[in-house]
Amino acid sequence: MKRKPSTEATAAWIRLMRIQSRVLDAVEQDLKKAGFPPLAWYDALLELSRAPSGEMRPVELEKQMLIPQYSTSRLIDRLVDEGLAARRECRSDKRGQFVEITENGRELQKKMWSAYSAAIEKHVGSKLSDADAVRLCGLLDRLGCSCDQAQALAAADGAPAR
Amino acid sequence: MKRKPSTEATAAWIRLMRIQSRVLDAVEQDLKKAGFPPLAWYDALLELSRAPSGEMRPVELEKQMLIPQYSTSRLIDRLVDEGLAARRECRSDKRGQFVEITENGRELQKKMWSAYSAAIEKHVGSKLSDADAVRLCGLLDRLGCSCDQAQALAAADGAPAR
DNA sequence: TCAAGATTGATGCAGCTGCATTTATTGGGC
DNA sequence: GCCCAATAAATGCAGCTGCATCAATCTTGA
Repeated sequence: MKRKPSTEATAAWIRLMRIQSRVLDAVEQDLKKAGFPPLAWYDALLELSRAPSGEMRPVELEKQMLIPQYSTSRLIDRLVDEGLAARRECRSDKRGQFVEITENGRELQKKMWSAYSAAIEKHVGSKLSDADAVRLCGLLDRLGCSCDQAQALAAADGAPAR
Repeated sequence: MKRKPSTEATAAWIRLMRIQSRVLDAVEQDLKKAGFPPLAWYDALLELSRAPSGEMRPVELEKQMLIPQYSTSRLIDRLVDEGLAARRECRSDKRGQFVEITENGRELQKKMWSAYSAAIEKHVGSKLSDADAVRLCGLLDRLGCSCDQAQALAAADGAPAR
């Protein structure tokens, strides 16, 4: 009936789950200890800061970040509440709106990157040679098939786009 | 001041986050579609079913599953509510208690394993050769350093213990 | 023996997630 | 022009998480 996974596959699954959560936890903790908001905020601020004039439609943000619509909506709420972004109406489509990053938002993004990049180095970079990191990427990619432009994103300063 | 991670390390970080969440999502969705409760329930039931007489202290469960105390406490609540486990008092230590898996709990665990293992095979096993799975494990292990007995657990039928 | 500290487990509160639904607007076909 | 499906965004509700705290019990050491 049901095909069973090999013990190797099962072990890989377990590790993927465990290690990811440990590493994510470690990074989030570092950011939190430094007094920063959650990673999701960073990702959103980064996307916004990269957009042509620092603004984009919620729908786009949603696609970039790969999170559901309602999640985007509320994330924007929080950013706006904290003065990191602002909503602007969209004249061409009255259903829609634009979200624009504020100066505070840009500053926070930069500050967070400094802590964030340090955390990535500490919890990932320092434990893996570049060659091994590439190998790991290759293996992981086969599971998700296409992590799109992750490499390209990583190249730009200010990087993930988790 | 801050050391920056290589682009390779950053790419690995991004993939680790993205792929894990995709794969986890896919597996959880499969289980949900089959009408099963969340994976955490399975993990708890598996631990309980493996315990000597099908019972253990919440503290132990907590250590095995690597989740916080309050999380364990509430997970047990839910299992008890659904008749999958029962609380029993601990005579030797009146602060504590024992949690015992019920017959229903054992049954559910077995049924879930059939769907769960199929999902692992579908989303992990089928995409990676055993040799590659081993390589992936090796690389991941370097990040978390010691996923303890994952291999051993995977060997036993009924496996993860995410 | 008994007070101080450690351990076991529960719980109130806030925040985040997912799901389903709602509201407003747009665009296409007839 | 008008109706209907599709799209953009918000929101009410339930469940889960983390944090902090609480209550009960146990242990230890003076």
